[in-house]
Amino acid sequence: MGQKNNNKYRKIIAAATKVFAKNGFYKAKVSEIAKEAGIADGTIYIYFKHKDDILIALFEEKMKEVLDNMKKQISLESDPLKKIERFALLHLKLIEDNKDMAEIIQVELRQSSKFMKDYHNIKFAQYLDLIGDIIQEGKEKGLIRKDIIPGIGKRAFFGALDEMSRFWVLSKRRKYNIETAARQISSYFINGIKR
Amino acid sequence: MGQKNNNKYRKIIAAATKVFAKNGFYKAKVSEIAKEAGIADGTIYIYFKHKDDILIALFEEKMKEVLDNMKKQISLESDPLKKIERFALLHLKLIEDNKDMAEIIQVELRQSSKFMKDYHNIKFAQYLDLIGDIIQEGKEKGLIRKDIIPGIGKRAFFGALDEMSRFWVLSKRRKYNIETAARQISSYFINGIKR
DNA sequence: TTCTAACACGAATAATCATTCATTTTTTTA
DNA sequence: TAAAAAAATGAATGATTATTCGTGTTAGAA
Repeated sequence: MGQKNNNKYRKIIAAATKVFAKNGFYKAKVSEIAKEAGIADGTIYIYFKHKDDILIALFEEKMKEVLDNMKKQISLESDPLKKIERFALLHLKLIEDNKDMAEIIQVELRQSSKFMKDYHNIKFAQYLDLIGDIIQEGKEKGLIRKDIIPGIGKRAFFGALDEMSRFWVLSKRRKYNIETAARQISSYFINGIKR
Repeated sequence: MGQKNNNKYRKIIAAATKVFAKNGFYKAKVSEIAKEAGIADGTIYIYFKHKDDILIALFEEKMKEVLDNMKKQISLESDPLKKIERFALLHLKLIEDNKDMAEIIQVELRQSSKFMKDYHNIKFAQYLDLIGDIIQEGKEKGLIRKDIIPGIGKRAFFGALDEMSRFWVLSKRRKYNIETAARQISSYFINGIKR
């Protein structure tokens, strides 16, 4: 019961992803998730204690996937400045390919610290740290200015990408293509911080 | 009835700002707003049709204020690159000085297009456009690279600032001071886009 | 001062949903 | 195959709260 590799557990997560994305966490009905998953309402409570838990589990699952993928891709590149460019492209691609997930992370992640007082999204912090580490590495290799503060740099860069995806997630039509946006944003940042 | 300059109307907005900031829109009880405003529950419905309307009105009010203020401050500077720096500082100062408002804009603004299907936050778009216009001006004056796309640039810069404020709003202790963050972020951006 | 209409009140309403649990179905064990 | 355990069901519960509305209050007009 409640195994993560359980078939129904996965089904619920998948259904919740769809349903939360449609109208947000609060408007999502547990019964709708159940229906989408093709199971009874009560069954959800065999796998999750509360509605909140579904959202938390969903974050953990998706973020783990994203994080692993990004780590792997980044490690294929040795030049820190190139890593930054690749990060941007991959991040935006990810959004493109997982619209439902992106929508939830965009909208609900923001609230997480509000409606789940104690839940700290460690995975998200680790994601940010990927950027921080690249900046640190770049400084050590003399490619990035010494006065750049990684803790600020990582947030600025992530924020830039994130605002772009927010725009995409919330608007119907895609105005700029992924590659253009990734290239622009990483060029601002790379030119801005390099020695 | 329902005048915007009405005493009670303002009281409700002020109270709602506090209450929404505490636990988010959905967890906020109308009765709590009433209590905070020192009026009866029903009185709120003399001034607002629905709970949603309070949030919308709140956005409009605050954004108008912010927008006017920012416009004025920006116009005092003539150099576009300096304008960008000033924008950053002012934006972060604003967050600092209006924590409740910042918290709502950070968290609830994100949801607006979800729970209020038809509400489009024009004021926010105008705020973004302030940055877009500065970039455009900079290009025309030959200070900013011709290949910079204002529509991407404005979002990247805003996003960078916004992620920084999110960090502040959601965490207890302020790790970096306003001026440092503003200087860092605007320097990344200015160096990144200048000719 | 008396009347009236706008304003305000707050208890009662009514609808919404997360969650429970008695029952049934399926799977595992012996 | 029979008994026991686990999983699943979904109707019923119970708690929550936005909103209403019958009644009271106030401030200005006449």
